[in-house]
Amino acid sequence: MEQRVEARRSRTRDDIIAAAWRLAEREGLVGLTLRDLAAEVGMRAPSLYGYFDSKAAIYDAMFAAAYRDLDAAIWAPEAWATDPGEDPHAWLVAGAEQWLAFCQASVPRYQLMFTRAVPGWEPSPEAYAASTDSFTRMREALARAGIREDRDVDLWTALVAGLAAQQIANEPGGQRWVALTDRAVRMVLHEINERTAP
Amino acid sequence: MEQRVEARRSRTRDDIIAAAWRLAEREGLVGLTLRDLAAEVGMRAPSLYGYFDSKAAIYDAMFAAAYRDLDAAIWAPEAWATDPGEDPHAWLVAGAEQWLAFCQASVPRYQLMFTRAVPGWEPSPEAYAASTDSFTRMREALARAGIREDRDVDLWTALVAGLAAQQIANEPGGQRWVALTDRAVRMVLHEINERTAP
DNA sequence: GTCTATAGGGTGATAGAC
DNA sequence: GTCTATCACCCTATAGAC
Repeated sequence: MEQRVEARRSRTRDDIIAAAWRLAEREGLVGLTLRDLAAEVGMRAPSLYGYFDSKAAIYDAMFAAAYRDLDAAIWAPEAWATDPGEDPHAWLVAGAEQWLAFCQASVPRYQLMFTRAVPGWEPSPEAYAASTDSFTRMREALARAGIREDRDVDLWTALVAGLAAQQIANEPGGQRWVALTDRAVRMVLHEINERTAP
Repeated sequence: MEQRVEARRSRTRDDIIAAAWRLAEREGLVGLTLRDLAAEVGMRAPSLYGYFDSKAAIYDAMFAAAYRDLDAAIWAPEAWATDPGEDPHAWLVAGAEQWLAFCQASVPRYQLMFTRAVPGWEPSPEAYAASTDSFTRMREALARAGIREDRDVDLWTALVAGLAAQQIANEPGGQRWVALTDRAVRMVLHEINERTAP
């Protein structure tokens, strides 16, 4: 019996987080209010406290859900038919494009995951662990493509994060910076190989 | 007589904007409130409306002041003794480091200038013009160092913006990404020259 | 579990006296 | 020009009835 209750409760929590993301898409990440959120799921604001301790806990759950979505989008099996060691360039371009598309698909989500856009909130240690896990998986994949050293990884993340930041800040929804992905990958791989080889 | 009045008014406006930046540094960019701001300059909130039409107008003035400060910091004559065409690498490294130092010196300022961190606000056309002017000056300098084509400039801005974004988001105040500047410049110049030369 | 009512704050902006 | 007083909202969170 208790399992059924817990399962139902968990489903309601998921509904609330899904509704929170719908609202954030419409009203902006910081435009999210508990009244609006409750209305979106057919409740009144105080009822949300039966599912989450605070608004910060809701942002935490949104954050964790976003990283689960990222992992699902990035590691979709059909995208990774190729072997990273065989053609690192093609493999890295595909990965970067997938990551950039994920960022562009939702600006509020990008803001919550990768910038400090919510005043007074930062992920709790538990929520932060979800992002660390995701990053670890990415590092392993980069290593298979030849990007292994800390400094090389930092250079890679700076470049891809820069493409996303410029694209979103200056031409949201466009392709001006995203279109540079192929060239950026070639550039980074050349730099890393030149430094490693001789 | 009217000139004196206007000059005094202009000085008070400058005082208010300077106070706004002090407050933003302490309370965060979106933590800025008109009550606090008025108190910081020894007024009550309604008196601010004698100098600015709205809170958005205050953000506009802060934005424009920040770009004036950027220009002053970047084009300080002592930093540009060298000729950009003679040693583009050294010249670009110096410029990027100066820009990164400016970003790191104030996170709220970085947020206002380069991200969309203030919900519901974006620079007015007049304020935006200040950023366009600054960008034009930067483009001219980049051209002298060999970065001329739109796509080359975009690649450059993405890389430097990415270093700043990663540094500020993941290790504010540190040097982990900033330390990659020299390498990043070498990498970009190689890519651009290879594409232009053969 | 969900509700109403409300505590206890906050906000930008305006009216009108001095 | 600056003030007090206030409008007209907004918010998160809790108490306690049902």
